[in-house]
Amino acid sequence: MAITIRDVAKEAGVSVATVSRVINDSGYAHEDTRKVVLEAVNKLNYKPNEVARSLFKRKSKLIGLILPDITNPFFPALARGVEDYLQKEGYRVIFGNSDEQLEKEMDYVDTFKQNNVVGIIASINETDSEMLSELSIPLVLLDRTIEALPSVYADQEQGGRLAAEKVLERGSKEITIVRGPKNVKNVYQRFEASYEVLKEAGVKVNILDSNLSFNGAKERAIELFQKYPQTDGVLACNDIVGVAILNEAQRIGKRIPEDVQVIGFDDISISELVYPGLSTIHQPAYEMGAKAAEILIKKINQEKLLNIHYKLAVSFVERKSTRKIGK
Amino acid sequence: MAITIRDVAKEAGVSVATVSRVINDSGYAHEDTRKVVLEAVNKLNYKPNEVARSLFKRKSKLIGLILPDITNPFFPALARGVEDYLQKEGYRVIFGNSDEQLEKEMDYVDTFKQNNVVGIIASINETDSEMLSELSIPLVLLDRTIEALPSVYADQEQGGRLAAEKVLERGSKEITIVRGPKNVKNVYQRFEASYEVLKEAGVKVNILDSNLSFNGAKERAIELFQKYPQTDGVLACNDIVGVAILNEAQRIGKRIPEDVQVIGFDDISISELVYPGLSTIHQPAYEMGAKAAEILIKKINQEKLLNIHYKLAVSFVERKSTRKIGK
DNA sequence: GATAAACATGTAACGGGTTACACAATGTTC
DNA sequence: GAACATTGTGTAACCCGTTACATGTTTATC
Repeated sequence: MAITIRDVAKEAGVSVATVSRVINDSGYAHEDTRKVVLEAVNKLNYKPNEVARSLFKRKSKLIGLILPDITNPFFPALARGVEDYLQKEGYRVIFGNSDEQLEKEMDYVDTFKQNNVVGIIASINETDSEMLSELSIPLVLLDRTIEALPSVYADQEQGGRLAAEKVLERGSKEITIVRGPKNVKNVYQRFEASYEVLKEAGVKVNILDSNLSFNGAKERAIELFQKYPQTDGVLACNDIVGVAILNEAQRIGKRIPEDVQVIGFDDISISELVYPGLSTIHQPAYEMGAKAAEILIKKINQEKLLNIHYKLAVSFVERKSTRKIGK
Repeated sequence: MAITIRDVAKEAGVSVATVSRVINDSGYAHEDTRKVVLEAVNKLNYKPNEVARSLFKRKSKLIGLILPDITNPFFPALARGVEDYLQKEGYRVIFGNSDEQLEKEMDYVDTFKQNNVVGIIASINETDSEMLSELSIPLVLLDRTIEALPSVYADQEQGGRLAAEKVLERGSKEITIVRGPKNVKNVYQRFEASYEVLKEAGVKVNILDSNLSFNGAKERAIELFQKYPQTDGVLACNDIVGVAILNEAQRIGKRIPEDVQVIGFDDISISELVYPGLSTIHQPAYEMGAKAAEILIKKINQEKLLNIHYKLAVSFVERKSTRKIGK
């Protein structure tokens, strides 16, 4: 059916070995022969079967990517960073959503391996990582980190601290932290860092638990102002719940930022567009994805890495949900 | 390195053919033999090499997915719908962003084929589809449609009409339509349908061009109210620009929905959470993705399809950016 | 108990590339 | 021009499954 290397060989009047050498630029090939072969390749529009290649070489041009949930706006940016970089390098990505579930993660890893992927990029939790440490193929952690594996992530502590410092500086006196799930370690770190700074400042702080998705964000926001009506500053575990809080606060007649300031986390694209613009902690998601892809490729190519862990800086993005400083 | 079928055969004391028959449940195998083989499989934790399978059978368990830009919040929902369905069916997805560029689309299609994918799901434009019609593997169009190929999409005309009717019903007199790029046909259809309804109603209508991404949405929103300050109703090409308009309107002191009503398109998750809640045309994105996956699998399994084209209904989601009817 | 049908299992070819190795032709060196 | 290195090309084995086919063993049938 499809054109094979044998068809090309016949067309060019040479052996398959010669064709292979020409298209891979390996070994010797006479200039004239090369030309004839290339012509045959073009004429037949020959594209080598990657599966056959992969079988023999025991490595493909495929890379596995596991993210918790592509539907959560933070992850597409990561994914795009990964994909753009890999695409440029000639790799393709097999993608799976894990919902933070160990079982799904492992299932993907298994099938990735069965498909001869040469590397894996994954956002998985610390507790789930044991079986991965002894994986036979390179893996880099994205948006998460553990000692044993290379990783690319953003500085959660700095982010948590930054958020706390900024509300404080801008005069909030009773601050509610909306804390993400404990099993998502990086999110929990944000909380801890914020909490510490706030406690140290001696300000009143409330804690509310929430998850990270759209689901239930609205309810959490409602609960927040019912439970802690005196709240004049909110540190949200991510921008989704930040936006939900912005909404609820305005709905019940609170002025933003005069009555209550809100700081999100992530800096997803929409945060700039909502009203009022959501001040937030920027995580360089696209760059993180691209960086993870870059170091994965380096590992695949056996290049020595200076660092195993890449902790990228976060920054405070000041928009309209926080007061101007000094006011 | 990895365990092969030969290792299992040796461990079980049978031939590779027998092992293959057992694990694939094809042909005969004695109950006792079956048990011994299965034990060996478990003991060695054998996972068949999908690449070798794929090479021989000329079909893999891989499916290609091409979307314009995963970073645009409408697409992750589609992707998730696709992925969830395929994952359940034992398929994995190779994913690529095309940015609506024919060249990238074709490049992905080529490499997908090189990897023996058994089917492709793609959001590609009409003009780009010619070479796809004569593809040797099943392809289903998602969020787009052309006569020649199976497709799953939402009723754009209905959506466009609905949006127009709803602003009209709610009393807007000068309506600005923010129109998406002409080359994205479905988005253009929304515009046309809205435009027709509005014209027929004899209301004043302005047209503003925009793209569909976060990029420049803010600037378009500013431009809108500068160019057409009398606007008291906006039909946005999607929710992103809808949200941007909400923001700008409030920023310059217009009341929503009293002074200006805004209707988006897509119903991305965040639209429920912004303030005020964005009224919009709901596209069943997740279901579209899942449906596309479903019919692709049917085509792969050579099942007869009753329909080639699946046009899913859209609906108006009333939130806070439009007036209560009768007011 | 002979004969056919059903069952059980192994051998080897195959899919489409890559590459070790053998062999031939050419080029280089003294 | 002999000896050796370099270049050019083909043959066949290999990657790891699947399956056609051959062969042998049971079971069923009359």
